Amino acid sequence: MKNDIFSNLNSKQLQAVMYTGQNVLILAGAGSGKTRVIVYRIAWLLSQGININNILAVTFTNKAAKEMKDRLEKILCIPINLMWVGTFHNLAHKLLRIHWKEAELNKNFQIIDTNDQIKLIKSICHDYTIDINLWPIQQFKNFININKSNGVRSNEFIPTNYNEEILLKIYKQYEIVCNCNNFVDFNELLLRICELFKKNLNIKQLCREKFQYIFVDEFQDTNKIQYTLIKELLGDNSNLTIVGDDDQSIYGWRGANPGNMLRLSHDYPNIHTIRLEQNYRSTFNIISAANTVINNNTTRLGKKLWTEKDKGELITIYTASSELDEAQYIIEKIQFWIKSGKKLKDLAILYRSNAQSRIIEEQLLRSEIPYKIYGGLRFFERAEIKDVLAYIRLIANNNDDISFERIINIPTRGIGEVTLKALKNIAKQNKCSLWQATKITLINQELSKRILQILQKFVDLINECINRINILNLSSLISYIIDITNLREYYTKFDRQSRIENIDEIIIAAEQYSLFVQTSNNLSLLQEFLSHISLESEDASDHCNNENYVTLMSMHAAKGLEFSIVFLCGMEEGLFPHIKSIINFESLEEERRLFYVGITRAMDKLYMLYSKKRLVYGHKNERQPSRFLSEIPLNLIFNDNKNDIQKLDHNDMKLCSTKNYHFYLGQKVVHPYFGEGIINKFEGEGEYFSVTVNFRKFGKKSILPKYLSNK
DNA sequence: ACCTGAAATATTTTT
DNA sequence: TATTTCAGGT
Repeated sequence: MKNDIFSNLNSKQLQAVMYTGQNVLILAGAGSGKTRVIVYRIAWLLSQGININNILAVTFTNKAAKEMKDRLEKILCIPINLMWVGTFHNLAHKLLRIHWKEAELNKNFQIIDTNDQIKLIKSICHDYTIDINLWPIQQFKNFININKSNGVRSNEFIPTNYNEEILLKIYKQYEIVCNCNNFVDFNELLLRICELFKKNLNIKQLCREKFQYIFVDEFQDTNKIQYTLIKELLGDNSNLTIVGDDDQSIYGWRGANPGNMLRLSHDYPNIHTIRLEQNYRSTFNIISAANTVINNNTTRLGKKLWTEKDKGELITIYTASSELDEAQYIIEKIQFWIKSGKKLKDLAILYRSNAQSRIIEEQLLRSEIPYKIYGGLRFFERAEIKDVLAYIRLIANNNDDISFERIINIPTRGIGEVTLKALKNIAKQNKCSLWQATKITLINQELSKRILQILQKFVDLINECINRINILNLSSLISYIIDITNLREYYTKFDRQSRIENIDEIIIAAEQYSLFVQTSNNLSLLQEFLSHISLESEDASDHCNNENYVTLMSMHAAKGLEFSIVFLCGMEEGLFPHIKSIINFESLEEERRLFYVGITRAMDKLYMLYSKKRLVYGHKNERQPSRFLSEIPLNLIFNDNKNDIQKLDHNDMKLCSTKNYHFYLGQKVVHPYFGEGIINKFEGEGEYFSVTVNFRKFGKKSILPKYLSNK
């Protein structure tokens, strides 16, 4: 570490970095060097002789954690993989893996994701004959999650009406089922560890001694249980550094409470507050827009960004005629900026909801602009991936009923509803898992010969896999499972090539994972791999082998990042602010904060787009511009109307028809082997006629039209 | 038990 | 529109 690394900090930042008191709260506006302060403060502590093992840094997203690690590594020039940097869930998980016994968990507990959770609740509702039409599953899920994130167990909740009685009944049963099956959901990770700290003072003391210096980034996003967790970790001699920005609190819907920042000053009166208000990221115009907009919120701690930068460009607002026009305008501008010397990496396209990415993606593909989409349909949430994982989970933990149910008939082996019901009954009678129920059935010979044979084969298959856990390495084991189960053939039936590719990607993911992680034995590696997948759903759908690409992501996902040029699209009433957030004032203010986050991602140039018409559930809708747009002062805006009138859908799409085929440029087509793609070019004539297609997974290929079908 | 096509349904953000 | 569930036929 160089001695002069601190010389490029401003006085406020320096104050925060070198603060010597016990606790410090850094109120840091967007672009004021938040992460930078954390990273430098850690570096400074190390330079003061603090041991790296005594530092804990908590973030909210995996991306933020990775970013912090990278930056630390860069300025410290030492490997920091031993340091505790990670998300809250990550921290809780690591601790629970160490102290599983004391936390009253089974050694190989499984983390379940939201989809599993919903499935579980669904099956419980089914058992209690609850009418799903009257009681949407979502309601139960929210009830359970909100309570857990408030630290409230089912036996602590006191219902005040019939509605709550029903909700509670399911919550209670959900807890029982999770315990029986060895399941731990996301909130459970945090709740468990808090409870562990409360009842086991030894472990708490151990952790307090280890984590003497605690950093929490994005503190405005903490919920009650996370707040409690931090509080539990703080001993008399602990040092706490909190960084946050109440104006960027955008996770209220999952229980985040920006009030925690105020509460902190109340709970720790000696905490010193430092405000970072100088923005280094954006031009004056962008900062002005952001300040004016956020000023319309009533609940704020109060903070005003300023910058020394020039006015810069005006904010361009473009009124599109359709979502296609919107996408094409973006393409046009991207091409313009590339010609003017910008890199694709300087550009980001941000939206309110992930569904908006589809049409933009198609146009990017068509224009051969490399891009990377973050979020959305996560790799490990895809059905075929979950099928494979279910096999792995069942092998690691025979009593995993969710996985059992998922794959007992995948590939179809003749086990239907009736047999499954019979197995469930036996499991109920014997208070055991479906796997054990199957074995009991086989001993008692209770079902028809044919079914028994199928079940025997299934049990043998799983046992074969179990036997190989210690013989094969992780990726070979997974590959073995895929082979022995015939999953590849099964998915071929759905003529979706992408599914098979995805399956093969798990093998690669496992291979890479085992390179990085060392464990005592194969089973624990397997379990760690499964946990890793649940907690860090990295996007493997990387359509781009290029280092340089345009970034597409939701505004939520973009928090903490910055780009030279930013496109905010779909700035329409109902979409942003989202229709579900308009109803009440708190959620509307949260939408405005999200809008503020979106604006402040841009360093140099900001585009905002909305469309006068948009396809909503298959119907063309007239749209109104977002109310937030009108909150931006007019003198900061340039209205780009040049294409407004003459531009029509498909305006520049050349058609190409022969007597057998009918294609247009930009058309979405499917190839039996290469999967989905976009028509890029036509070549030749008559029998030599061919079509160049840019495939999502395989890039550009020249294809005979007879192999292409419409999506 | 499985397949098929029709009908219903749901559309936010993430660990 | 895209996905999931449902009902009825094989």
